[in-house]
Amino acid sequence: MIDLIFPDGSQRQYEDGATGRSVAASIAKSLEKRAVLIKLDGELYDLDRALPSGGVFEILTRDAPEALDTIRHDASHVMAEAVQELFPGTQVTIGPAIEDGFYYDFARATPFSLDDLAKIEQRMKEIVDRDEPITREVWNREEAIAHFTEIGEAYKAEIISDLPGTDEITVYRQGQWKDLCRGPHLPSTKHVGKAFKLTKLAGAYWRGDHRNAQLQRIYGTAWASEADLEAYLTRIEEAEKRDHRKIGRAMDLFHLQEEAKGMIFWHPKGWTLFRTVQDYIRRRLDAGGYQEVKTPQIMDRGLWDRSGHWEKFGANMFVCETTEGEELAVKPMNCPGHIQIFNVGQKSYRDLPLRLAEFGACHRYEPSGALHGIMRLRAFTQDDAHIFCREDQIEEETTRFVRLLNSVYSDFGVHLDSVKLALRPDLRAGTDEVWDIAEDKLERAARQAVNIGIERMPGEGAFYGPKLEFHLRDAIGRTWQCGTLQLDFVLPERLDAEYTAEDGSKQRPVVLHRAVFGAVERFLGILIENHAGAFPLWLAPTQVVVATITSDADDYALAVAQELRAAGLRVETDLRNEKINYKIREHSLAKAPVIAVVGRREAEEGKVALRRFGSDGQEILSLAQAAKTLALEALAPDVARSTAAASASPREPVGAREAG
RNA sequence: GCCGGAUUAGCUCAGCUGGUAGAGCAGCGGUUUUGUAAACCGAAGGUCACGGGUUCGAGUCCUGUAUCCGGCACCA
Repeated sequence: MIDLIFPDGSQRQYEDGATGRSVAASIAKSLEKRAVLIKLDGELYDLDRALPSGGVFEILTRDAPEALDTIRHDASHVMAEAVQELFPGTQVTIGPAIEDGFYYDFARATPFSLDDLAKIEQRMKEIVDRDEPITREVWNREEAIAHFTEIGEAYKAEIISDLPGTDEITVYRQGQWKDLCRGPHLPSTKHVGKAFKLTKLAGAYWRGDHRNAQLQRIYGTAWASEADLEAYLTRIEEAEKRDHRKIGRAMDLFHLQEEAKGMIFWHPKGWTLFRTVQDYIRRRLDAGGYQEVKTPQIMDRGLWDRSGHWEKFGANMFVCETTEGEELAVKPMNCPGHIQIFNVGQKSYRDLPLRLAEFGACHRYEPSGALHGIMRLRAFTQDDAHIFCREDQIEEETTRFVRLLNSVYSDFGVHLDSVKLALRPDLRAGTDEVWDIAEDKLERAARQAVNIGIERMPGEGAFYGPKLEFHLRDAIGRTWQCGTLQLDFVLPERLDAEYTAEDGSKQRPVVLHRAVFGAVERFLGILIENHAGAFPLWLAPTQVVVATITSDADDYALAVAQELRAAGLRVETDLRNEKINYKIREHSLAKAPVIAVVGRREAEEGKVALRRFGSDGQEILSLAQAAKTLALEALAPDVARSTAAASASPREPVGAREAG
């Protein structure tokens, strides 16, 4: 007998061999009809599978949130069945549920075309209508390998061979079709429903390795209801309007062109935004004990040889030869330059931690397919810094950095999507012993400072050390690594950095490579998408537009603009011979934070009528009052904090909270 | 780099099965002096990404190249 505890707390006993279906039937016939899965002690099981034990038990219907992943997983199987019916000879490989949908990777000599998707979708709907029962079978390993090999499913046979010997080999039958799969699945294909849509085609390498065969991946989205599907499609459509490439053009921030692939032409407004962000982080670094430096853009190959970059990274570097036969490389990163500065003169343990910062213009020859708007470029600016410290300072420096990063992100109104810890890669410098220490220190420090879970990523680290990655999300949900902190025991060794310890001995410092934005450009891309171009006042390239109602007010408008500029605001005037409605509409669409309307009345009374973005009211203020109010509102958050702290209680030290 | 798609006016897009290009907005010229999300009129604007081919004839079909977009790989 097994004991089941139901969601209402009640408990009942069932015979051994009871299934989710039989339990559901014992409660109500209608429940049995609607049941698609069961949850036992947090695990999902097929409805018709004998319950392995008692426990906390729940019957799931199709609309249960937990069922959604299974609907998506089943949709991928239905798609695979449809593909194999329509395109005989196509091999199946894997097809999981993913965020918002699913995919399946197929092996096939000729790639699919977009036209095929409609046919496949049609056939999927027929398979749903056929209501094919989905049943689970446990197979013998050797027989399974032999079977899949015989029917020409080499990939499936390979997957089975690689499964740990302790794993059961389960095959799910779906009508005439079958697939090796761990499950669980819905009882039959009708439960998948028709709220799905095939969305895109892509090549994908078998097991994610570019040395392997390229498979044909078909992506789809699937939902519990038609309404959810519609909502999703609308959401995506809306998100695409926030694309930084669209907004960048519409707001005249920047452009890219063929002659400089992966490099940005910043227009005046975009560059203003860039500078505002740069000025902000510069203040934070100054306050945080960093010293800014500037190192050469192009350096001799010899240095890159010694640093190891020529060997490990050479293929991605822009190089040039001089007429005198020197071989030079444009810097892909700033670290070797900073170590040169560290190496000049003698350093003492008293100098540590030494934090050298640089807005480093880096160039990397990225593969053409990797370029993406201003998120992935060949020329970009890192808000880079290298912290030279002792091993026993690593944890504190890491904690300080993460606090700074959290504070900066919150000032910009962006939210961390995830924090990852990239661990030792196969190709690496340094002994295992050194890596053990490095990984351990980083993880411990990060755990202290980060309030979300840290994802461990084996094999993803840099060749010289483990790496903490701070990821942010763009408009359509892709995540981008922005902030990073990387431990490096290797480069100081290779470039011979040392300091004199207390006992007079020469010691190697540890280097922490760190960046809050990662690349300023990428961070701006995220910022544009997160705000949909409607920047807060302190960031907006144009903060105030002074718009006239009639030409009578032109002179006054110019005076207003001048006064606001004198108060430190970025101001434009609109004296065009257009109706005020037209001007309001245009500047609202351009997301100007403040429109200052002036007509004859304002000119006579020395006032301005302020209209804020997102509101249709107006606020009539004297010009002096408006300048004062807006200037105060336009302060960067860090400046606003120190201003407030200075004028508040003297007991609270200035900037104490954000000094980290 | 790999797979799939796209590329037509400054921008957003139309152009059916081949018959030498069309709209809206913007820009320009004029009229209008306007009170909080689009005043009116007019003229202009294109080597249909680029190169080759098929055809009497190519924006449309074939082919090569480039860039961009969606993925994959890469991101030290």
